Amino acid sequence: MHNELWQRPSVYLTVDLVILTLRAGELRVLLVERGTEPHEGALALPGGFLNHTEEDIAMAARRELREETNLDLSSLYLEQLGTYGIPGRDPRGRVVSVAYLAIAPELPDPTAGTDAAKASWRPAGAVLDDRLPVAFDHRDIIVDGVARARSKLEHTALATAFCDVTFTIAELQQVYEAVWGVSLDPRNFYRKVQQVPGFIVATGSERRQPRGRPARLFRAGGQTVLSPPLTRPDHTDEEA
Amino acid sequence: MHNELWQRPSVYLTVDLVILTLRAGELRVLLVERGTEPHEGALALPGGFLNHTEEDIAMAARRELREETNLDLSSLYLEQLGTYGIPGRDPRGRVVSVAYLAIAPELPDPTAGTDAAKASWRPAGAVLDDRLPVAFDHRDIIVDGVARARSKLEHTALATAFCDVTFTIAELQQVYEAVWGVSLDPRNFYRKVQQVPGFIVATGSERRQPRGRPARLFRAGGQTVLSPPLTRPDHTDEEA
DNA sequence: CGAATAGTGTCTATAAGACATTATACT
DNA sequence: AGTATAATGTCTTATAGACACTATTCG
Repeated sequence: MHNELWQRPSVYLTVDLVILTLRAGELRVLLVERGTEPHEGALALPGGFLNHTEEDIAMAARRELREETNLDLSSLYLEQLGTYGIPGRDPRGRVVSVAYLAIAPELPDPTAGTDAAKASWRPAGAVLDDRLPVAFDHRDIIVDGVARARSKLEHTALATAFCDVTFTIAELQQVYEAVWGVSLDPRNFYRKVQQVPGFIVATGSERRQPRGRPARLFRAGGQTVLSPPLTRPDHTDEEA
Repeated sequence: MHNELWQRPSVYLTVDLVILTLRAGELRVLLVERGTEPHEGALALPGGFLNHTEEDIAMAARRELREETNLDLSSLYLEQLGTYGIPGRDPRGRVVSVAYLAIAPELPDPTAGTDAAKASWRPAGAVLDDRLPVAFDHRDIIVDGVARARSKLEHTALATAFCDVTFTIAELQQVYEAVWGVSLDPRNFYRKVQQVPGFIVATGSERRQPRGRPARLFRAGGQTVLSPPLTRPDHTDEEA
């Protein structure tokens, strides 16, 4: 099989996951406390090496998602984010990591007493601000992941991936506000998201709140690209 | 160095380049005729293996760009596109390829008699339509590259990377028309691009054409993200 | 002058943003 | 009734798209 490749350089391949969710109205990222060197005890993205040479990369990402977290995979959004391979990023050798971005609805804390016991949801803002240090080049990866999510919120239906199967428009608005870090007018938001064809569809049922008028429930409309897009209030920052 | 990695699976890493340009008002991609097996004689993206285990991936992309083509690297746009690693994509073994997207202004044909003699600019549309077959999974990569370029034209200044240092607004419009595959109103386009702050700036000089009024020359304004974006006429197709 | 291309002006339909108002629940 | 939240309506201003017109070159 490897007949003609005998003198080519090879690298070790890992998969890292940037799993974003909303908790307490705040954007959070799943981090695990490392149990082995290097960076033992430090926080890092969940991930790991390919299981064997023939394992597919996307499959490995789904496997890690299952192993390192107790999340329900079925309805989880997953896309490739980028590949990080600067020499020296891992002291053990030439390790190249393919990062994936996953979006999860609000879920219970990772169950204690399992493989995922050392996993916890940390504020993404703290990592971006460098108040919460993370191992390897994982801050770079998280920066890219959050930027990707912010951008995709504008012209795709990614926001629905942060929500449960059914959700209210107010909940959807919280997603936009938390990820973009802005506050939006509820009336204009309500009108806007409804007039984007295929973005969300009403289920017909309602959700009763502790107080106030019950809210109509919606679910994702199946359309992935939004036109017109939801424009984000001026952002004199970051890339595309 | 590799002390703890001895039993991890490793993969061979290559870099592939999707180099796009405009020729004869048409979007084209640089393809090379393969000189060795597998797929000898077939068309494929320029690219190749890492030189040595410690070579940086982005550096390898630039090196391949230099080696396989005679392009002037200085003013060339380059970004990572994605990583393609499905087992079986390369019959020689587990080869994972990191694809890069490059955008070049209109240039002379790759010089005959050099390393790049077997390289030629092929219509991207023919590859997308499957009229022009390419080796490996390179069609998938080209599809993703063109989609990325189409999308980035909307909200970044990527279009200027298709142009020379100075260009006319009509030339810039040709970029949008060729990449998007639409035709645009010159008057509205002219007004629109000029009112996006930092997109293009007038140089003060003009270019005399064979006939007609001389056109003002512009250069890229340094702004990478466009707000407001240039909206593409309805596209009931592809992803984001 | 006429042809060709560049650049400007104007009008209209539509969308965005600010904000008032009505509706429906709970205590 | 009073309060809290959801949903709808209205107004103003900005933008998008269609298209008429003026400007500058060449032959």
